[in-house]
Amino acid sequence: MARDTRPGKATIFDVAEQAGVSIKTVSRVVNDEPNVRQHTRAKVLEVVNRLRYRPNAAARSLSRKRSWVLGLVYESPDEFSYMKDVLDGALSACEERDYSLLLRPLTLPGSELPEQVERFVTQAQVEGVILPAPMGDLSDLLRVLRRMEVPFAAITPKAPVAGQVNVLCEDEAASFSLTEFLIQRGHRAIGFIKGDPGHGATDKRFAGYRRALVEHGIRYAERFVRQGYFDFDSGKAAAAELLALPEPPTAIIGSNDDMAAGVLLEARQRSLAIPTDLSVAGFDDTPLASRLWPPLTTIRQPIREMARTAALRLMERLNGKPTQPPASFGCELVIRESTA
Amino acid sequence: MARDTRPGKATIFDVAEQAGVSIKTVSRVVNDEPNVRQHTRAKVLEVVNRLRYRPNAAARSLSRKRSWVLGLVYESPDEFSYMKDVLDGALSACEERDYSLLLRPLTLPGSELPEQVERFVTQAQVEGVILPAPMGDLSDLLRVLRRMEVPFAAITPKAPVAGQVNVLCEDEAASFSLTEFLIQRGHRAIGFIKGDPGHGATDKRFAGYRRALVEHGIRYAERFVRQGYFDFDSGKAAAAELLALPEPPTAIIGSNDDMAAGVLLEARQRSLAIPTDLSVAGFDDTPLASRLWPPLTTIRQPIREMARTAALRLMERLNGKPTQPPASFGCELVIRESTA
DNA sequence: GTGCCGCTTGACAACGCTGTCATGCGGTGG
DNA sequence: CCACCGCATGACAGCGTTGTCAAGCGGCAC
Repeated sequence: MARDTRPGKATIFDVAEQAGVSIKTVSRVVNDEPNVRQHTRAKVLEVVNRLRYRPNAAARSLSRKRSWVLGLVYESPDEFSYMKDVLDGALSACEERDYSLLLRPLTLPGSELPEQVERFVTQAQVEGVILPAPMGDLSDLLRVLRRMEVPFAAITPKAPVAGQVNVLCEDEAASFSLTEFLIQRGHRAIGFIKGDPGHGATDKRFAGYRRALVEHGIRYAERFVRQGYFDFDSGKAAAAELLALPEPPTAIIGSNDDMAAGVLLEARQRSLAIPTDLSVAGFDDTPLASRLWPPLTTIRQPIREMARTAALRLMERLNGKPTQPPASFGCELVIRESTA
Repeated sequence: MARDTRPGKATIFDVAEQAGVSIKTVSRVVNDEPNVRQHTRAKVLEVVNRLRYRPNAAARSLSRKRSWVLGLVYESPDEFSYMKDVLDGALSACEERDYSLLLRPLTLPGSELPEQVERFVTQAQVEGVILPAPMGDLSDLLRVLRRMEVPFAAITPKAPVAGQVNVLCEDEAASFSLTEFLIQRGHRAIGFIKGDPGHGATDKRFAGYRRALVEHGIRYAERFVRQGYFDFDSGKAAAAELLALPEPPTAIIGSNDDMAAGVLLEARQRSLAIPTDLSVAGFDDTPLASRLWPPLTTIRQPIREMARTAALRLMERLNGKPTQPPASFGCELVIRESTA
C-alpha cells in the first residue's frame, strides 16, 4: 500500500505540502468553505490544478457519511422510450449536481421485490430513490423504503405519496383534450384502450376520455373500452375486439403509443385505411409515433423534465429542504396524420 | 458523529463484539477468506444476519483502493433500442458480480469529449469503461483512457483495440446472408443505405452486401448505394433518392431498423406497396421492426449477450486476468413480411 | 523434551477525507 | 495596557474497512 504517485492520483496531503498549508485548509478550499484568505485560496487552487487533484470519493463518503448516489428503480419494458427520457432527465440532474445515478431494473410482479430493493439500497449506499411509474404505486416497495428511511421521488403515482417528492402531469386534462379533438373532428364512436391497471396514468387517462364524452353529450359505452397493458400485443388484441364489434368505433385511442401501434397493425391486417376508415391516437409521443404509417396523433409529455425535477427535488430533500407540494407538468396535443 | 444505531447500519465492530471475536475475523468471514475455523465462521455469520450487517462500501473502497464501479459511455440516440440492450446486458453482469454501473451519455461530435470522460472517470473513480459503438472508434477517447490507465471494453469497434477487451459480431456474414436471401428471392437491383461512417458495423455490413452481389454474379452499382447515419430521417432521405432513380431498386436494405423504417415511410408516401413493389430489410431486430407495417425482415444480433460479455471480461481484466482474444457472436436472419 | 510448522486469531496502522476544537493574530473598546 | 472578539489556520481524531505482522496453540519429527 505504498503511496500511489501516478499523475491525477494526488491526495490532499500532496496538495497541502506543495501549497505550504495544512490538509484542512486544502479541504476548505476544495469545498468552498468560508474563512480562507484570498491569497491562500489562490495558492491552493493553483496546486490543485497543477497536480490535477480530485478528492477521493470513497474517503469523502466515509467521512461525511453520505454517498451522493441516487437510485433509479424501474420496470424494463420492451418499448423503452419512456424510460429513456426518464433516464436522460435523471442523469442530467445528477451530472449537474455531482451526484451519481445507479440503475436497478426490476421485473413485475415480484414477490422478492422488497429484498431486491433493500439489497440495492444498502449495497450501494443509495441515499434516495427515483420511482418512475408504476413503481410509485407498489406499496411493498414504498414500505421498504420508508422502513430504511430512504427518501424517494415518485413520478406520476396514482396519488401523491405523503411526505415524499411527487411529480405529476396533467394526464386527465391531456386525455380530455385528445378525446375532445376527435369529437370535434366528428367522431362519436370512440374506442379506448386502457393501460396497465397498476399505473397511475391509466385511471387518469380513462377519466379524461369519459369526461370529454360526457361534456359533449355523448353517451359513454362500455363496449368501446378494453383493458390493455401498455404493450404492443395487448393493444393489437384490444383493437381486434373493438373492430369486430357489430358497429365498430370510428376512432380508437390507445393509452400509449405502443398500444396505438398495435391498433394500427390490426387495422392494416383488416385492410382498414387509416385515417379514412379509422382514426388512431396514442400517448407519449415516442419516436415510434413518428415512424409509423401514418404518423400518430399523440400526447407529448415532458418526461425528461419531469424526471429532472424529480431528481433535483430529491436532492434538495436530501440536503435538508422541507417537502414541497407535488410538481405538475402540462402536456401537449401533437396532431399528425393518423386522425381525420 | 455519534454512532448510528439504526437497524441495518451495524458496523464491523458491532458484529465483532456480539460474536466475541476481533473485527479482523469478521472481515475474514465476510470476505470468504480462508483460515477461519468452521465454528467461528458460523457464529459470525449468525450475528451478521441478525444485525443485518452490510459492509460499508465507501470504507471498503477506501481501504482496498478499488471502487467496483464500471462506466458506460454512450451516444444517446433517439431510437434507444440498441442502447437498451447494451444497458440490460451490462447491468445483469454488474449485478451478478456486485459491481456498480455508472452511465455517461455523450453528444457527438464532441471536442470536449476527452475532458468529459476524464471528469467522469476520476469523479466516480470508475475502474473500467464499456464502450458500445461507435465509442470504440474515437481515438481521442481511447487516448484519454489509456493515459489514465483505465481498461475498457469495446463493443463492435472497427478493428479490435490492442490490449483491451473486444466484443465483435459477424456483421459481414450477417449482411451477406441477408443480401443473399434477397437475391434468392429474385432481386437483382438491391439498394443499400450505409450507416454512420463512424461505426464499425457500417463498413462490415456494406462489405457483406457487396460480397453477396459479387458471389452471385451481380454487378455492384454505386448508384444503388447511399450514405445514411443510422437514423430515421437519413434513411427516409436516402430512400427518396433511390426511389427517384430512372430504374429504382426492387429491394432496399437499411443498415439498421430505424433507417429501414424511414424507407418504409418514404415508400408509403410514394404509394408503393410493400413488399409487392419494394422489399425492405433492416438490421438489429429492434421492437420497432415488429411494430411497423409490414413487419421488417431484419438481422437479430445478441446485443444483450455481447454487452454482458464485455462487462464480464472487463471485470476479469480488472481482477488481473490477462487479455483474451476478441469474443465474437453470430447473428440470425429474421424473415418477416417486408420482403418478397 | 525441543524445535519447527501451519493454522487461527488479534492488535494496529493505513486508506483519504472532514469535523471539532485549539491556537495565533490583529483590531477594538474600555 | 488589558480583555475580548472574530478571522484564519492547523493538529488530531474519527469515519469503517482491509493489509501486515506477530502471537498463541497444537501436532509432529527428531
